[in-house]
Amino acid sequence: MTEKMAGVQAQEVRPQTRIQRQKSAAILEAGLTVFSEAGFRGATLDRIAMEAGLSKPNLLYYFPSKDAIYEALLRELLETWLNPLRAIDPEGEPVDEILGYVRRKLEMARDYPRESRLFANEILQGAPLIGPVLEGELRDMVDETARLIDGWIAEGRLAPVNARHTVFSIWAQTQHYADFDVQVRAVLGGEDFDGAAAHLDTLFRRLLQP
Amino acid sequence: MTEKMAGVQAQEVRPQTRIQRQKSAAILEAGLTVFSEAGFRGATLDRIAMEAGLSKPNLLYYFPSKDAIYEALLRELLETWLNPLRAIDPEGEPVDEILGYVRRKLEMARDYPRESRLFANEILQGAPLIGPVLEGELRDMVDETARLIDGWIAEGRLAPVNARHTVFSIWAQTQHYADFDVQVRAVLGGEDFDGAAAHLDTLFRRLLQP
DNA sequence: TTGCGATTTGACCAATCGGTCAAAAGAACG
DNA sequence: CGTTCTTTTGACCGATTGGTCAAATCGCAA
Repeated sequence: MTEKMAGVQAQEVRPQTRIQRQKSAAILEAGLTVFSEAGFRGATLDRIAMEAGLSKPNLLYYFPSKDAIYEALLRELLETWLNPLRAIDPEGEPVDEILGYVRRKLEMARDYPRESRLFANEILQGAPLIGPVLEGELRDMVDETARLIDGWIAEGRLAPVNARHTVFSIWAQTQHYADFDVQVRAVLGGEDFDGAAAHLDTLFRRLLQP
Repeated sequence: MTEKMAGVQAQEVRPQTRIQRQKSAAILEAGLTVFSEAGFRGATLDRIAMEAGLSKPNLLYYFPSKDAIYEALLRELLETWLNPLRAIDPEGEPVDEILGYVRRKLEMARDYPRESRLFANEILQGAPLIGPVLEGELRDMVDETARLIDGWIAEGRLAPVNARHTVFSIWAQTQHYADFDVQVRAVLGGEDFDGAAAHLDTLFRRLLQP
């Protein structure tokens, strides 16, 4: 009766042992690496297990299935991924606020490329898992940001732009440096994020400065 | 001795029959759909065959392997994919030339989203196949374009920008509308490419107008 | 019609993959 | 030390997948 109590699934009943926390974290870390490199279909439990230093059955002791690992990763990712947008201060200086957002987004692409690629993979496959989140929470956040930007434009503190497409411009260009890293490096030959920061600063300043 | 002569592989010996041309084209068309939707690993020969209206062994009569289909698609894609960059006229009006390139690129993302996603998938996986092309032909083309842009800047006909990163900006934003289509639609709720064209025109005009 | 190469197919195979299970090996604690 | 729960593992399974092959069928020219 209690034999199914073990493992991570029982997190609400038993408060997780030290080993459970360590191994679960190692699996998620390995899963992030493998999923972001190979995509969901391309990733194998064997490789994730090896990367985490476990046997496959041992891995499945902590997560009930491959999908469960993927889901846990995406859920965790969405949390941190959408945060920078919330950090835009409606009371701040419009251009600075948006340029700050651009800079934070670019830093995330530089520091967390695996997360960016995991997200890109999920969207490319049609967002089978996080589709609802996009149409719900994400859409609401963009709507709110768009209202903020439109307000700033009405006050003459920003040049007139399409607010929603401006958000897309920020996402597209910052994530590009993580997702298309190979191409960027092939063309540039190594250094990339330094030049990118300056360039995006210029680009969005010229776009938004009233 | 001649039994291996049949099939598409013998294109240089025998000039391809009508049926070979038709079936090969159908397979590539189906392969483009499936590979762009599911990625290389996610695509199955069975699904490609079904989509092309063939049996799996029949499909393998025209292409020797899954990799061969994928390679043929990527090779064909690169041809048309890099063409718009060549169409920039060094004798034209700088801002118009670049805005024209942006418009063509966006039209390609709208009219050939499968190609865009196929390319995105390949790059995301680390460009295992077209890596050499990126470091060779693509890099050369970008170098040349950068020289052209830098020349225009020196003549005062363009505002000073980082030429290479400007090219990335164009790629990132135009392809974003194809690759992240699901996300764009989720946020916007349907219409997207019309607003995108106007927005990108504004963005790059403000960036480049001296 | 016949003959021959081109095309198609069903049956089959080996490898891989996600997942199961029972039993062994470790901790933790009295 | 022994007990009890947790953790780990090797062996195994069914499904899927890329690919093979021999035989059947088709299409076309002499």
